[in-house]
Amino acid sequence: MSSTVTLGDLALTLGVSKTLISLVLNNKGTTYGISQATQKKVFKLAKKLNYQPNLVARGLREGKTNTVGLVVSDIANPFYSKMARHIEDFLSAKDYHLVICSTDEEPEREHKIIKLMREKQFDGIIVSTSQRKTGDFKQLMREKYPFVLIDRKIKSIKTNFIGINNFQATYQAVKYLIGEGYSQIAAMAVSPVYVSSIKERIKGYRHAMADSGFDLTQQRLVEIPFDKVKTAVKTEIQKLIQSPHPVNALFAINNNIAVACLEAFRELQIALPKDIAFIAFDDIDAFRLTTPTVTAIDQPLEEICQHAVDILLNEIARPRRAKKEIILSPSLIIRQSVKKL
Amino acid sequence: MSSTVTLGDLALTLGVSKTLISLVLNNKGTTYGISQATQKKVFKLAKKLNYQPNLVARGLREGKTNTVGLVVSDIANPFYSKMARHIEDFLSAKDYHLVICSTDEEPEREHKIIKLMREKQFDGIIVSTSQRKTGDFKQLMREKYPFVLIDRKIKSIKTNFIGINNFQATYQAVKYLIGEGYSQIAAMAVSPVYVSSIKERIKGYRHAMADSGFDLTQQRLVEIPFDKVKTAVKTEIQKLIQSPHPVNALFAINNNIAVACLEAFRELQIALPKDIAFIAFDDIDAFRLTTPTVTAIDQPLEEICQHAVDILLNEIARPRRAKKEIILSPSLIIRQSVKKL
DNA sequence: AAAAAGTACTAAAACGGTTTAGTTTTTTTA
DNA sequence: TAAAAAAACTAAACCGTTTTAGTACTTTTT
Repeated sequence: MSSTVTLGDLALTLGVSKTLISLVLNNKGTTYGISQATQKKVFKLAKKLNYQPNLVARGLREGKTNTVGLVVSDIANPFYSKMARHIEDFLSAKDYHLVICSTDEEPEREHKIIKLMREKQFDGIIVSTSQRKTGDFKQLMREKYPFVLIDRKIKSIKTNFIGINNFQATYQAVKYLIGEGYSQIAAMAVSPVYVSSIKERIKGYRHAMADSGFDLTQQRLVEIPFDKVKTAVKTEIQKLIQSPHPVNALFAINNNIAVACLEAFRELQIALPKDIAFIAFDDIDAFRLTTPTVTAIDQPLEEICQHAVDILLNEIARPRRAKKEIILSPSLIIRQSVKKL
Repeated sequence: MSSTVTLGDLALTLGVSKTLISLVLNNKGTTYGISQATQKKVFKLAKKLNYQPNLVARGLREGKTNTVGLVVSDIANPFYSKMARHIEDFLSAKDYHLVICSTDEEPEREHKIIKLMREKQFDGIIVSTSQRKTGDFKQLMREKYPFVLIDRKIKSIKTNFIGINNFQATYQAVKYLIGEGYSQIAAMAVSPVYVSSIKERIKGYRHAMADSGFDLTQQRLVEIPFDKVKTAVKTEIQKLIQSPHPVNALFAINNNIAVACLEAFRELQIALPKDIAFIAFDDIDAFRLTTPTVTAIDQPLEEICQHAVDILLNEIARPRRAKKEIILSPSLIIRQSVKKL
């Protein structure tokens, strides 16, 4: 591809061995008894010819790429891009690189990405999985390949996992709505609903409702397909509003749905919190900028990422460690989108 | 690291050569006259042992990694994360991987990242540069290493570049403010102001003002340090409001600044567009959700990315092509944050 | 003066693929 | 029936590093 100078080139022009060059440039010259004079010559030539080591070759030799993969559904989602940024920072402090891939919630795509990362010899991966099948992860465990799940766990196998208590957070949020006097409360979920975080949030909604005496017929759970959030949200909101028992509170199960809801409210001229109370899961910048501001559940992103990176790098350093599961608590940030009835 | 099966292992158990295994698994078996029976055996064993090619080894041999780097100031900024997503999609359609790194606007960090990507033998890189020195790029050109600049160009060397006409877009936006009757118009820039996009936007502001008869003394350009946007924006807005000639219109030079402005407006109880008219450069979701909605300049992100990827992959395929410069036109999306005076 | 120790280096293997240039065996052709 | 062609495969080089196990020479020790 490009005019590249290798160890061999340096060795040749200097009339010494590749070994010597390698030793010197890796600062092992003195320990290996290379004379100062020779070392100087090597450094000088390397600089002059702008020698740049081929890290692919080194990676092959060392069986290490200093690269970690991050698999998420969509890096353009601020929830994930913020995480990515934290992870990148923690990794780069330890001289690791981050590769990010988006799956669009497609299990098959995720499978391919994980395979590719594996084949590219990434030292480990961090995954917010969209798969319900556990095959990939079982395989990785069999191979003792380091990985950490974040945000979404898979029951049935014990893996490293860092996430939050989705059930409790949702339960608390819905209870808050009820406490403020709301009774017609709908939740809007996003497919695939089989991912653990969504499932737990749905469960949190159902239990909070049931515990307050609202049976299944009084619960309204709407499911929005991931690939047509915007249009589906709008029509569903219309339905909820125009139903015989119009909804007066809405819980949005993630930031994606929430943004679509806010847009729909505006288009349909539904005023918050007068016409409808609103709570979102995941806190984003926009929620502090709207009028009214949006009450939301905020995840401790940085902490999640810190743990994920720590555990992953630890496992990379010495495999065969016990799997760790860390469940953190998000906080309900009360703003203005819910008023007392 | 993990239990890995190699070509050699397959060859050994089957009692054939590595060559044969390689040929078969790369679907060149038939062309190279390997019998169907043997091929079947190879595929079967590969599947059984879950053979996964070592892409690092392949990369070394082929001098190709099928990886492209993206260097931006902050992947958590929605402007860049959206771009990243587009680029990822275009690349993955051509079987390329994307590695994203954030520089926090630090030239030294960018320099290191570019060097690392080069050493990791990425096939090419896409950069929104924070550097004012041109050394890195001159070096890359000397090496005929494929790269494309996006968003921010560097004058003084002819490179591939995809971006927008920042001057014209800003000029138009400020003229729009003036046309609506505003005269006390401030612009809020972000450091480092030497990056081309910011510089051009500042120039656009200055020229629009000057062309309408507002001389330098009537122009108000505020510069916010990148690393303390939030606090600085607030104090600067206070100053602008409390000055002897209070500002009645504000132009935010990018989405970062704009979000901080909106937060500050809220905290300071400044009402849009009554107390101040507001326009932002870069359009983000939040601008459609605020009350009033925010008039903003929208860049054709997808198109920029499409061009960038096209040009980069073309150059990777056959180096030594003429450098291309593509300047696209953003559009001013008029919403509610500017009212006619 | 022979053995031991120290100094300054190097040859070659290894990492796991791909590719070039064969080789061997069988079948076809003249 | 010998030469040519086809079929089915392989040895070895190569990519650019790192590392192991040396070598050759000089100096010190006993």
